[in-house]
Amino acid sequence: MAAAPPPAKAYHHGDLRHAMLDAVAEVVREHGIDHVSLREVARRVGVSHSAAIHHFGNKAGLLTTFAAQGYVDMAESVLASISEAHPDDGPAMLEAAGRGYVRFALREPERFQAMFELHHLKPDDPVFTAARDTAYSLLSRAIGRCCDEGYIAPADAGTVGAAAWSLSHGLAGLWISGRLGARIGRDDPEQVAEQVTRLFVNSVLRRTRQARQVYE
Amino acid sequence: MAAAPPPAKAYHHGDLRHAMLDAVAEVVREHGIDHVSLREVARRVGVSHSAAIHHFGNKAGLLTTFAAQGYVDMAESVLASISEAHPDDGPAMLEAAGRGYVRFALREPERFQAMFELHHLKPDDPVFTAARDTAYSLLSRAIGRCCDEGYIAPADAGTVGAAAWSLSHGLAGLWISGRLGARIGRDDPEQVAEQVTRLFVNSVLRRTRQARQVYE
DNA sequence: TGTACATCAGTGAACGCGCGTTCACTGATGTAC
DNA sequence: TGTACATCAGTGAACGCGCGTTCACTGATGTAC
Repeated sequence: MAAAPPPAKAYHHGDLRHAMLDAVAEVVREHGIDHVSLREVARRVGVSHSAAIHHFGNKAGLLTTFAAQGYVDMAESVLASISEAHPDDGPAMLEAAGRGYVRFALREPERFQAMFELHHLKPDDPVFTAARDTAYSLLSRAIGRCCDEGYIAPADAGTVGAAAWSLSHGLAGLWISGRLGARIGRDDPEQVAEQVTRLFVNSVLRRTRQARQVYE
Repeated sequence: MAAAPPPAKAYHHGDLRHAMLDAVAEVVREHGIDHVSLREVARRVGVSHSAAIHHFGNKAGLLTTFAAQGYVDMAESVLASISEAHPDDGPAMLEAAGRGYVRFALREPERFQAMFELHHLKPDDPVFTAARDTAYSLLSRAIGRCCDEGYIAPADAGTVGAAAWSLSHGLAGLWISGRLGARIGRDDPEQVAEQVTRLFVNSVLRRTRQARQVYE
């Protein structure tokens, strides 16, 4: 049942659904989301375009499924990054989450962008929203732990969370669009991400802790 | 010569170029950049689509001009924001720049996104790159001043600059995509931007200054 | 003041293209008896 | 072990659409003399 090539020229492909999603990723990687079409995807898999409609209903269905898969993968990347770090330290978790987020975005830049372009998606698709929620919950958990450990005053949790997410999201987006690397003369995005993330976590969390100690 | 409606049904429009760029903005605002077409733009201005080609060469020319104008407007917004704040204080400049950046993005969200989608642009168009450079120079100047005033150790300038830009860019992008507001239960993006920006500037700059004082 | 001419602004028909969706269909598979 | 039948997977032709680009064109404007 793996996404292996089909057994010769069987009428039934075996796992056309997965094969098509892989083809979407391929098109997106090569030419951007705008060039994804039911016909192009079917062509790559070697199947009639009606087959794509049979599996996904219509184009929006195909893209929504693709985006949902992206969130699952993103959550995986973030989780892996957190696991590698010390998992019992709030700030370390937050830092690791940021690294995992950016790492995912850099690994599959076009997919990352596609996930945030709602034009062509069905935004209420339950699989899609569930995948999104899972990814977000990881950030929440890290922020929550920082609060528990006294690094963030509860009143600041929203602001810090928004800032942390924005920082990683913006870094990823800018790097992908080619803007940032050229400007700052760097070509090692992972390390830039690490430096930026550490700067943020060290500065913001430490300071907030000081503030909290002062106020209590 | 203003972008006013043409004098009745004259054969010569008067300022077709500007009228078309306005129409692009309109389409982008209503339906996203993907729906911009030479024909749709011409239709809105009430002119044949060949006229658009006459003025911009081809579709990429039209979109590139549109994006360049976006950078000019963005620089204006950032500059205005800086002027309102105390212009002689590095951290205040940086904070104001962030606010201006986000404010522009929120005022014209679709245009903002279009500016960072290179698919359909001519990336080496001189007007385009010049407009981009101007916008970027404002961030550089703010960072430079912070260095001069001792808020940022020169070695950290790159990291802090990348972080500041990422923060504003990410906040804008997330808010536009509708992700952030719903998550943190806010609907006042300007104030969120202000809080996030202030948190960043206060935390990062103050801390770096301390570090610098320790090391010197 | 008039005339000739170059230049600029905009027209409209034609082209070929790839697209999403629909529809009636056929081939393969599994299950009930 | 065989047969009937429902269901699932995929086909292929047809549709109407909007698109970007090309081309030869006409109408308006300005400038030189």
